[in-house]
Amino acid sequence: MQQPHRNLTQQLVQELGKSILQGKYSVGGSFPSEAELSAEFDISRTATREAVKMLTAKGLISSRPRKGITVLDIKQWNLFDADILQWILLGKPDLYMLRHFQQLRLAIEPEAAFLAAEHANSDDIILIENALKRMRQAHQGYDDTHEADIDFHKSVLVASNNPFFIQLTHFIEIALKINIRFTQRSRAVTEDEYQTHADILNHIKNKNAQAAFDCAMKTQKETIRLINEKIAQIKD
Amino acid sequence: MQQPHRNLTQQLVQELGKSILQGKYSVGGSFPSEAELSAEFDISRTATREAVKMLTAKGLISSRPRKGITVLDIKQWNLFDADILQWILLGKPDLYMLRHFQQLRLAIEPEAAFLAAEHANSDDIILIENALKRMRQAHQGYDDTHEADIDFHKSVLVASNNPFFIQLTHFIEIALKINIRFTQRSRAVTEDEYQTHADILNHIKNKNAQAAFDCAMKTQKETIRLINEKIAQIKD
DNA sequence: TATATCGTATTTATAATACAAATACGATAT
DNA sequence: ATATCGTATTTGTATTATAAATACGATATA
Repeated sequence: MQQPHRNLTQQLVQELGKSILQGKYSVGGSFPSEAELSAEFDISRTATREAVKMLTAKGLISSRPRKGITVLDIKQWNLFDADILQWILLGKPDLYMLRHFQQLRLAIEPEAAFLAAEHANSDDIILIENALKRMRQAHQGYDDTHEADIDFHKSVLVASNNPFFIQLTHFIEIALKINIRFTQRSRAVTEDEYQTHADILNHIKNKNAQAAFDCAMKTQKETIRLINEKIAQIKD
Repeated sequence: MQQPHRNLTQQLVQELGKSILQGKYSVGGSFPSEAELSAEFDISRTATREAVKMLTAKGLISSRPRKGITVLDIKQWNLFDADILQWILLGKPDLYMLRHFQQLRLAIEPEAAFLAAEHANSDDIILIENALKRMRQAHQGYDDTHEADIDFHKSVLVASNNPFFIQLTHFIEIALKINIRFTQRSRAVTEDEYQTHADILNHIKNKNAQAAFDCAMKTQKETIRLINEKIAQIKD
C-alpha cells in the first residue's frame, strides 16, 4: 500500500473507494454489511463504521437500518473530491471518460487564464514562471516533462484568485494524467507546446485577459479534437 | 432544525459544518476536542467521532493525536460538495463571494449549452421545455419564478450528458440563490429574460451548439457586469 | 385474489468502557 | 544552546450491550 502507516479507517476508505470506482459493486446492488466488512478486513466495527461514514460523506454510499449499505448513483458522487478523482485515475478510465474531463477543461482553463490576467499578483506570476522554466529544462532533459506541465496549468488556476477555480486544480491534474496515458508521450515537450505555454504566461503578465483566454482556448480545442479523432478511430 | 429526525451524527455534521463556514473557528485555531464536543452536544464519543470523520472526508477539518482537531485551509475544502455549498448559502455570502460564483458560472454554463446542443436526447429536451413553461406560467403568476429559473439552468447542465457538468448543478443552484438575494427580485421574470431562455432552448433543439454557447455567454457576461457594478457602488 | 395489518428478524445507530498509539511539550541532561 | 527523554494529552481501536429503524414475510380481512 502507498502509505501503509495510515490508520485503519483511512485504509478501508481507500480500499472501498477504489473498489467502488472500479465498478466492483453495482449501483443499488448488494454491498457488504458493516459486520461483513469488519470480518473481511479483520478490524473492529468502530473503524469500519467510520470508514462507511467517510464514504457516505463523499456521496458514494448510503446506509440504512435493515437495508444495509448501497452504492449510490454516480449523480450523487462528489466527483471533484480529490480522493474520488484519484480513484477514477486508478480505475483505468477510457477515452470517453477522458473526453468528459476534456470538455470541462475546455470550459475552465481559458476562463482561468482570463481571470489570472485580471487578478494575478507577483507571487502567482512567479509560480507560473517557475513551472514554465521547468518545462524548458524538461525540454532539455533536466526535469520531468509532464510534472512541469501539470504544475503550469495548476498555477494558472491558482493565479485566478478564485477559490472555486483553485479547487479544480485536482480535477485538472487528473485530466492531464489521463491524457498523458492516452497520448503515451514518453518524449519531452515540443517547441510548439512550450511556446504556447509561454504565450499564455506573457498574456497574463501583460494583463491581456482576452488574449490569454483565446490562446488557452485554442489549445483546449486542439486537445479535444485529438481525443475525438482517437474515439473515431476505435469505432472502426 | 430542518429535519429533526435525522440521526445524531448527521445533526452534528450540520451544526459543525455551518459553524465552520460561518467562520466561528479560525483556520488552524482552537477547535473543540472529541471529548468537548461530546460533552457540549451531550452525545457519545462514538457519534461525535463519526461526525468528525465525515467533516474530515469533506476536507473541512483534520484530527491528529495529541494535537486535536483543526480547521483546514479553504484550499482543502471540497467546495463542490452539496452540503458545503448549502452551508456557504446559510453563511450569508457577500458580493465578492457572489462574483466568485458568477465567474465560474460564466465558464460552465455556455459550454454546458454547447454540449447540450450536441448531446441532448429527447428526454433532456422535455425537462428543459417543462422548466421554460413553468417560467412562462410564473410570468403569469402561476408558479414560483426563481424555482423555475433554477430548474431551467440545471436541466441544461443535465442535458450536456457529462457527469462533471451534471455534478455542478448544486453549484449553479446555490449561485442563482445568492444572486437572487442581491437582486432582490420579488417580481416575475421579465419578457426579455424569458425570451433569452427560450432562445437558448431553441438553439439546443436545433443542434446549433455555437449559437447556444453565444447566447448563454451573453447573459452570463451581463450578469457579471451587474455584479461588478454593484461592487463598484459599495466601494464609494 | 387482493389488500391491509402486524410481528419479527436484520441491520444500522448509539452508548459506555477500556486500552493502545501517537505526539506536542516541557523537563532534563549534555 | 542543543539534544534527549519522559509524560500527559488526544486521537485510534476494540469490545460489548442495547436501542431504533425497517424490509419482509406471515396473517388477517375484504
